Formats: sequence, C-alpha cells, structure tokens
Amino acid sequence: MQSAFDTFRDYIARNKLKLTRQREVILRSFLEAEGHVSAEELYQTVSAEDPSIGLATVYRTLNLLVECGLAQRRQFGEVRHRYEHVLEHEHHDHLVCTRCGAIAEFYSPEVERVLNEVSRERKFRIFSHRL
Amino acid sequence: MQSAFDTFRDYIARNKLKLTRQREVILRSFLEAEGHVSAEELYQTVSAEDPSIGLATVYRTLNLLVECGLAQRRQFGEVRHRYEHVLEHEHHDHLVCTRCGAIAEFYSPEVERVLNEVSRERKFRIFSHRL
DNA sequence: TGGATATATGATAATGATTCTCAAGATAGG
DNA sequence: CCTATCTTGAGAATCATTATCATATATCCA
Repeated sequence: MQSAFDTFRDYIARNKLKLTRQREVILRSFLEAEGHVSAEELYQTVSAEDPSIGLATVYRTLNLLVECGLAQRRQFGEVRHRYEHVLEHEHHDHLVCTRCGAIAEFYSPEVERVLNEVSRERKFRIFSHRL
Repeated sequence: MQSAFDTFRDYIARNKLKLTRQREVILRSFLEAEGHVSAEELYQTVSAEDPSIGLATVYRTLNLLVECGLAQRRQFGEVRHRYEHVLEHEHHDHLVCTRCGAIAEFYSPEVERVLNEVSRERKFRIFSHRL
C-alpha cells in the first residue's frame, strides 16, 4: 500500500499540478495533526514551521487533499469545516458532544447494511454518508 | 394533540415574547412549504404575501421555530441551511443526490437501535442525529 | 543546464449566508 | 389607552471560504 505522500504525488502528476514546498509542509502537518482539524487550526501549525505560508494556500491544499481522497471534509455543529485523514483509519461515524464539542468515533456494520439496503430500494448509489 | 400554532403560541407566551403579524405569516408559509426550505426560499414565499417583511425577520422566526421544536435545521451538501417541519412527519433520515439535490427520506429502526447502543457505551446522551 | 510556460503563491478583496445594530413601530397587560 | 418591553426593517457587520492578480516557482524540453 502506498503512503499518503505517494498518493498525493500521483494525484499531482496525473493532474499536471506541481509539487511545491508549501504543499509538502501542509500535507505533513495535516498528517501529523490528530483527529479533526479546521483550516484555521492547520494554518496555525503550518505557520509555526513556515510563517510565509498563507491561509489561502492552506485552504487550496486541503481542497486538493479532499479531491485526491486523502482527506474528508465534514461539518459538525459548527460553522466551519473540519478535515480528517482517511488513509489512517477505517470508515466510521461520529458522536459529537453538544456541550464541549468532544468527538467519539464508532463503526457499525448494521448501519452500513441498512444504508445499502435503503439506497438500493430508492435507487440511490451511495458515495459517502455522514452520520 | 395541539396544532403547530398552539405550540408556537405557547412558546411565545412562556418566553414573554410577542405574537406578531410577521411571525404568523412566516409560520403559515413555513407549514405550507413542503419538504426542506431554505431561509431565502421561505423569504420569497413570505414576500409574495407581504413584501414588507424582511429577510432578517424570516431568519429570526426560523430560529424561534427551531427553538420551540416545530422546525429542524439541517445542512445537506450545500452551504446554506434548510428547515423542515417536525410535527408533520416522524423522525427520519435522508438520502441526498449529489447531482441534482433530490432528497429521499427513510426511517430505520435498526439505525436508531444502533445509535442508542453506541451512545450508551460511550456515555453520550443523544439529543438528535443527522445522517 | 537554461529557458519557456504553465501552475502556485501571498495578500487582499470579494462572496454569501447569517447575525447584529439601532431607531422606529407594535404588542400585551394593567 | 399608556407604558414597558419586545419586534421590526434596513443595512452594516461577521465569519468561513473563494476569487483575483501580480509575482514567484516547478516542470518540461531542447
């Protein structure tokens, strides 16, 4: 299985994009970050390593990571989005505390099965789901 | 069982708020609207009946409706929120088409059961969920 | 290796949904 | 019908995210 960096490099190459220092720094920080990061939070981390990197570039790179399948974008109670890495852990759903924002992850084969059944009945094809 | 208007009136009274013409018009339009309305869409409908009602008031009233339990606010793929009435139909989850935005509703007792189990294990208490 | 060329970047402006502000208007209770 | 209190409409403000644009940089190819 290829590393996240390989996946990213492949995506870059396939789409005639360029592998820049900024993108490397951002990807590295993203992978080191644990759990669910917001763009702003990631920007803080990245800035510590290279203060010249702008917030816009963090946003742009996060979008790339989503496109190449390395990251998933989700929105919990808040306004802003959070990103989590995909390769590192299995598919799962979330419980989010409405008081403190704590997040617990879980996986249920039954939920998956129900979703497949329901979508078949209704003639939907499931690309992803959020619970 | 009391009507949506009664529920709203009660909430208004209990919180020392006032029942205004605008709020009545907006609630009525909301109940007549089918499915999942955005604030902007509801504003269009409301404007047709009374052009003097402002967008801010629609937002404010929708928030009241959510607070008193008549409406639920959800966010599908898009940026903006959509609101749906609660009293009219049972609790359910959604399938959303990523191409055309079509929405299908479904209910699965199994999903509910799994959520209850998981939340008990993790010491969460479920107020609501979005799938 | 050196350029040419296409893509990236940083700073900042723009956007779009939602909320806030505030002066003027309307409701409820006595 | 008066007054205290809550609402309203209009537009400004906010906040996360995206677009713009001039400059910088990576990649490709001779």
